[in-house]
Amino acid sequence: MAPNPKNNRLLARLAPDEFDAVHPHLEALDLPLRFDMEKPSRPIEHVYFPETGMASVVAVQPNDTRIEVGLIGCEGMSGLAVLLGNHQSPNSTYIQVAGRGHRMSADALRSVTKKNARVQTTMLKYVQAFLIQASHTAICNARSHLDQRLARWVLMAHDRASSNTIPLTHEFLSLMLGVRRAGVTEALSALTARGLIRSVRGQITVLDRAGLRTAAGDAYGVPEKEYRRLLGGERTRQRESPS
Amino acid sequence: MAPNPKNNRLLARLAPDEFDAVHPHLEALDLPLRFDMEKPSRPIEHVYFPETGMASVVAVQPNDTRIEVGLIGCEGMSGLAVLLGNHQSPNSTYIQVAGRGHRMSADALRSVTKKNARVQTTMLKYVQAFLIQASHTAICNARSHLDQRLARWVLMAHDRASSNTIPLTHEFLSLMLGVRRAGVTEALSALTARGLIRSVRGQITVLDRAGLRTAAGDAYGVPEKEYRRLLGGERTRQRESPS
DNA sequence: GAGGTTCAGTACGGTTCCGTACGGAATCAT
DNA sequence: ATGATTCCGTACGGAACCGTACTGAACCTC
Repeated sequence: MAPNPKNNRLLARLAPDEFDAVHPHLEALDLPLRFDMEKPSRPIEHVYFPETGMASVVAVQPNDTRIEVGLIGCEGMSGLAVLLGNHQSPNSTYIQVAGRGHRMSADALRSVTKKNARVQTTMLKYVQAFLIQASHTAICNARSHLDQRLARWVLMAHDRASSNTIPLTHEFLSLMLGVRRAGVTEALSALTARGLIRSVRGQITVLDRAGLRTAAGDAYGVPEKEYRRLLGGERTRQRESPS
Repeated sequence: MAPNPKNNRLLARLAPDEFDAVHPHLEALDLPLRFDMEKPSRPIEHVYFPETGMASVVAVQPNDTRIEVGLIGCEGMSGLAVLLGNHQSPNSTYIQVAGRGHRMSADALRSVTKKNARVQTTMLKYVQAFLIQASHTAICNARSHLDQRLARWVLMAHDRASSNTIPLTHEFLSLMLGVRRAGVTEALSALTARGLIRSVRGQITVLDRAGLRTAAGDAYGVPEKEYRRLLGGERTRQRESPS
């Protein structure tokens, strides 16, 4: 499949004239693993619109403790701080699952949103969706058990993935969730035992999405519903069988 | 002290002409305990600018599990969803410490920000600050122990309080932090034993703020620093963002 | 295909916090 | 005052998860 900005759902949602205002500034590029979209408290040079793959937004404490607060894939964009009139953020944003996408310089985004309020409106709605995502990360971290949080994360990744199999190590997941690597292994084994996923070295395959939703319970769903309400009726992809 | 919108730091930060655009729409009012500023997934009728007291922004799961993701006092405002082009949010916002403030209808805010981009710019910076606050709530919930989280919360409340004594029950705190009420009692006792606070029925008094900061460790500080960077200091018009 | 490296499974004692619950103190309503 | 209510201190067994660490399996490099 050739690169196409409209594979990003946020860009696809722009009206034709809005898209035309944005399009000239877009540059297609690969998004390799661990690529830094934003470094904490450094000027943001570009904002990114993934087509495939996904990026984590990670909160960082001074002592270098880290945790994921949000996940960005083809449904969103990085660089929210730019939309909010700033040049940087204390959060870190980088690629967790390699893919492809488009980028745009922060300056270009500023000038486009300044001239075209509707572009800004659409993107600010995504900010709202992202804020809810972060809010529910907070509630899950406080109140959900590891297996629920893990099920939530797999579902969120699955929503943004192009296949049922997602390349991920337990180590990565443990950093995202802020738990022990060994804890992830145990929780994944439990999900595997229930037939919901298959897990081999460096890869997780979703076998039973409905079962995962049950496993996640109320940890999953609210941000996703809010995204649909704000940015369109596309249903979350559902695939019948594993690859 | 008479009601004065400029006791709200966000309003105080507006330039004279911006303030004049906002001022006619402001209505002074008391903010009693448990007053609902926003009900989850209901139209937002007003946005609120506290002068004293504070409000919690609370994420809610379908099963009614709740947790605080942000705290709003004289430094901020409620109704961020309106700024982001929406009419509602799945989060709940209500008064935790009674006080006073001003409000403005959501429609008036929409029309003012539409006409006056600089008002919007200032308020969007607060959105950024709030997003960082929510992000760090997420990281604390995952990685900090109860006493650190509690120390953080007391510091955040102290930042927004008009006195060293804050009216709060352990029950309220346990809901905010998503832990047992008894756990709050124990953690507060520990802070008391260290001489950092005094705690009597329904009230917490800060005795040693520096000690609290030490107790909170890296759980406290990043959002506050970001707020200062974005909106802090004196009301000198420093030019920021876009060209 | 030998050797190094990354990754996953497992184990075990230790800590934090939960669920629950009891009782007493402070406050409120009548 | 008196009783009802709210709030706080404390207790105890148990669950979830941590820190640490050892081992083998999968993969990569040359």
